[in-house]
Amino acid sequence: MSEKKPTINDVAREAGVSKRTVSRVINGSTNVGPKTLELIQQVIDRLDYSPDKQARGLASSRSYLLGLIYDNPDALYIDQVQRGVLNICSSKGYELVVHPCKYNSTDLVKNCLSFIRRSNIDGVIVLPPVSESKDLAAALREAGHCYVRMASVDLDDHTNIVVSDERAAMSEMARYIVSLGHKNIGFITGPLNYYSSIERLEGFRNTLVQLGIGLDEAKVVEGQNSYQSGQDGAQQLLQLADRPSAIFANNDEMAAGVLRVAHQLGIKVPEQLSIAGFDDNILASRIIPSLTTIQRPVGAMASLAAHKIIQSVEKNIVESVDKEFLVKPHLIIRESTSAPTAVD
Amino acid sequence: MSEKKPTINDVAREAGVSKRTVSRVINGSTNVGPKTLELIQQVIDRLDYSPDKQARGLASSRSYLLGLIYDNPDALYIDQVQRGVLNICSSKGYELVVHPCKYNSTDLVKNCLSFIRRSNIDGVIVLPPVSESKDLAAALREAGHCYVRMASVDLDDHTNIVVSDERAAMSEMARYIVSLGHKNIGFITGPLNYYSSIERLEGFRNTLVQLGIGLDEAKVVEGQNSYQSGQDGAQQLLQLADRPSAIFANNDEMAAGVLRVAHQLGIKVPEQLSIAGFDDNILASRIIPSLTTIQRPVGAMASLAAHKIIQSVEKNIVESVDKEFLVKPHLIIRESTSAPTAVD
DNA sequence: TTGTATGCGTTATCAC
DNA sequence: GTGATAACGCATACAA
Repeated sequence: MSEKKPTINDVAREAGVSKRTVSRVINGSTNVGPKTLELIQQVIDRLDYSPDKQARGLASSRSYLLGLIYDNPDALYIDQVQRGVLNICSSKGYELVVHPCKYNSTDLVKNCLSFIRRSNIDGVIVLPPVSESKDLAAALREAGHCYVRMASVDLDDHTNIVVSDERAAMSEMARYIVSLGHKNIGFITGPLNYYSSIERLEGFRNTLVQLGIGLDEAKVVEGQNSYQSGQDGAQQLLQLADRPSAIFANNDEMAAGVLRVAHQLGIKVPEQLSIAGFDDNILASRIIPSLTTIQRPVGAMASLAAHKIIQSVEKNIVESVDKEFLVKPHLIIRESTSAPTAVD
Repeated sequence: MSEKKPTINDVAREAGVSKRTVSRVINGSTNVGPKTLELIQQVIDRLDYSPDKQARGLASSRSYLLGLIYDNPDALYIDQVQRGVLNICSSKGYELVVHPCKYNSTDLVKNCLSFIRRSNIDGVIVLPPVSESKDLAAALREAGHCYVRMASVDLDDHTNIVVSDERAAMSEMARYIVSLGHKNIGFITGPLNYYSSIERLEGFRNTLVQLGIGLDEAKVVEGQNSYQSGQDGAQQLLQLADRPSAIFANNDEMAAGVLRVAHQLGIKVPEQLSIAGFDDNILASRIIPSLTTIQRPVGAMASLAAHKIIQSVEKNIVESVDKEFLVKPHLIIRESTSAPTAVD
């Protein structure tokens, strides 16, 4: 049968002290006599006592619950984030409560606020693209809630954000593609109301310009980060009279769409067309040819976010962590890119 | 500034009743006068009041927290489950706390029990392969915790389990492959200490036997559900003198590995080799050729599990839900399978 | 139908 | 250093 778990009162009684004193040792107060401390510690161990989070929360208005807010179709990304966060927070006594939501919903803010309030969530980590919402961030701040955003642009106090430098990564991508010899390049963007889409496009375009090549605006088409829209974009680009010899797609999902269309059109990849994506999704290494892409250190970013949110909740800022906020994704070269074949 | 949120006392005062009465309407008691009910309901709406879960839990020894326990590499599966569960549980006032763990760890049971106790989790949903652990299930039962297992075998009281009939699904797969004309078939299993692996193999083999074809044991190799082991299995099978004209792999990840090897060996798929997988992973529809596979109604299973766990927690069994426990996956035919080409 | 009183397991405010 | 005792917000015997 399930023994009912010991309470602070049990510990106090066994140790022959008041529960206030037990509370002190639990919370690491210094004002406890050394022998009292040891005695109580022993009893705690013997009884396998651990404080009840709910009662604790009721009294201190904390829940030891962290929330994860997102609306992201990429399951792999979510999973990596969850594990990265848990790596840190579970060892600090926090649990992770997940909260998928609809970024484009009109009651996004209300929905998230309600989520936090209902369960007294101590702090939330917000993932892109939800993290790009000014409204949500403002509401969170306004309501006095702790939060950390994961994003691709530096749009908040560094205490509250972890950003991946996707602009720099895309610059690297541009250099790489140019180094292969490509001059005629197509680009399928993400939704242009996402900062991340803009960042990636800008990083790529600016570098192309610097390299004296430039990006033909007729070969920039807007996608929706979906497989289908990747195919649509590819259809457009590959029907062009002077079709590109390389296409970058804003994520791997769309890049897979491009690959599919190339295959349908009998265009060989990478011989006749180089393709690159972004995310290093599970797809990237599995499809044939495997996909050149950009990998973000998602787990590390998530862990950093967890550190920050816990600091924020506990108002115990460690400068080194507080200052750190930028991580750099890197290029992964696989089979889908190569030098263009000379045509006529 | 953050208004402090209204309590039951605020509502009671505003409505001019005792908090006991407010409590009644919150909990849907019938013993409340109609006008009192409406009045209180109005005040609740006006104040945007919602009961504090922690306090509520402290008083009723419930947390309104559901746990999700798993150790599954398939992020897509996890994501689908999470959304399926949340679909149900969030509308019933529960939140979902995630708990990835190590199935093969020696302290799996202790770890999970500790997780539940720490946060007073009301009930847990356990995913395969962790759900196959007899020890964990026993410990959960022993400790008096509510749980629901998602599995591929009917190994618990129907109140506590949702099973996908993978045996039947694999029978369907076998019929399909045979209907294409294949007689020489290879099979890469999952880890054979998993029930699910056994079920799939048995379902397939039994049907082949029924159809008078049988499965050559020399062409059954054990994989680990990983991409690499799929490649290893394919290497073995495809080097055989009479190499199979069709290979089934226990999951899509391994099937992708098979496809990769076939590609390396210059074996055309599906012309010279048919390949099928299991899961309908995101991979399945993206790779070229797209993969014939089995799709489990994961979201529906998860929702059912959520219903069951909530019933279990609230001790409010609805017969129709209690009896329902079996769901049937179905075959999805794509490009990777076809009739074998006649050889010499 | 409605209200009173008590307890849930902590933390925190005081005194001693 | 230590200990009564009052919150915290709600549920629930028990009355009325």
